[in-house]
Amino acid sequence: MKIDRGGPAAAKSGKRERLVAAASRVLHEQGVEKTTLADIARVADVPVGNVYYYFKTKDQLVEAAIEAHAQGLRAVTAHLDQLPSPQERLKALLGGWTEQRELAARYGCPFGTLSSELGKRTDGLDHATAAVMRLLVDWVEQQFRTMGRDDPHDLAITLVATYQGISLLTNTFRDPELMTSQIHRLEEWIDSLA
Amino acid sequence: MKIDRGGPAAAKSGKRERLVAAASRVLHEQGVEKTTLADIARVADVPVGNVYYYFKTKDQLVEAAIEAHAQGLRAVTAHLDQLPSPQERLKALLGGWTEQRELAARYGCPFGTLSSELGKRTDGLDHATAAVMRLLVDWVEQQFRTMGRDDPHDLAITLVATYQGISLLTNTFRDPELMTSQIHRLEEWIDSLA
DNA sequence: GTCTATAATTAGATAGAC
DNA sequence: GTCTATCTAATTATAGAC
Repeated sequence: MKIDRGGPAAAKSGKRERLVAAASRVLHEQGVEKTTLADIARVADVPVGNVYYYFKTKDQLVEAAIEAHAQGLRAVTAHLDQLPSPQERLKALLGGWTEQRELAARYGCPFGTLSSELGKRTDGLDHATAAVMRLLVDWVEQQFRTMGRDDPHDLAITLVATYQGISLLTNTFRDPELMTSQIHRLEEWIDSLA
Repeated sequence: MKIDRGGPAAAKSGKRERLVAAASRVLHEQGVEKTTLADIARVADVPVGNVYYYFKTKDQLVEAAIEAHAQGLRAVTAHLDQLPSPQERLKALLGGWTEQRELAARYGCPFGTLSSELGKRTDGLDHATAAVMRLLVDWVEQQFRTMGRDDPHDLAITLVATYQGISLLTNTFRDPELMTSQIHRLEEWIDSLA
């Protein structure tokens, strides 16, 4: 059964999907405000003015990119849930972040920088990013709860905040090894909690 | 002796200073790309087109705001250096961040969000923010070195990254108490290192 | 030396052609 | 249903008035 994503007559051409994928990438590389619809349309190989056939406003395209992040996150956690122990699940999550360290060094965390920029707003997109961040924190919290900790929420905030902060410094100093060494500290911290 | 800040004939009117102060505030509240020169000029109470008398480009005004952050940071650390022990100095730094939690909840860390946005660039402003972040990391590192730790750099990165990450989550979730509770964890961590 | 009117560009958005 | 030519508004920047 085909999912209707609200776009006019969900075409087979896949242009809507290309636009969302392009938006996700370009918004990460350039930031929301710096990015123009022309930038996204070029990467998606869609005529500029044509974008408005699929999205009524630029913000709706940004919102679709945020929802794509949510979907990607759900896919990742569903995959990690196959692992036998919460410690292994958390470490696998950290391992994925370490693998992305070169991207983080160049452009920061794909979702964190988006959240940083949209966090200044009060127009709904700020809530949309918060909802995705909540997905991540809730999943991590569940792992700590399964480990028998009585302060799973605090621990989850600590883990996610640490990753976000490391991403910022890794990007600011253009040094991917900061991610490697600090994630390593997080791994040892997880072991110390077990 | 008067400091010449490079502006044309450093006027007594104080407009340049007002522009830099307004830029620092508005860039924090709105972000760099979203902010127009008109926004800054309005807050500084300076005619819009007049801005170009003091700064050749928008980027030069942003750079002046970054330098203002550097000056502010130097003033803060000089003040903290009056305290007798490195532990007290670090905790006083954390205390200052806790006091700013409402501002962080609304707009994020004044310098971190700037760094996040400029970190995507490669035009010099990215290096300017990195230099200011380096000032902070170096000062923190010196405190851990004075405490006799053999891994002062890693510890400094951990502390600054944790604060930056907490700031992001505090802003994303609009919850100042996240700052309070996580800074408390950092204080206990500092005690555990002594 | 100080400031303002205005140019040049580019953005997001739409009416309407195919 | 799909797409393009074009509009309006807003932005950075400058030429030149005071």
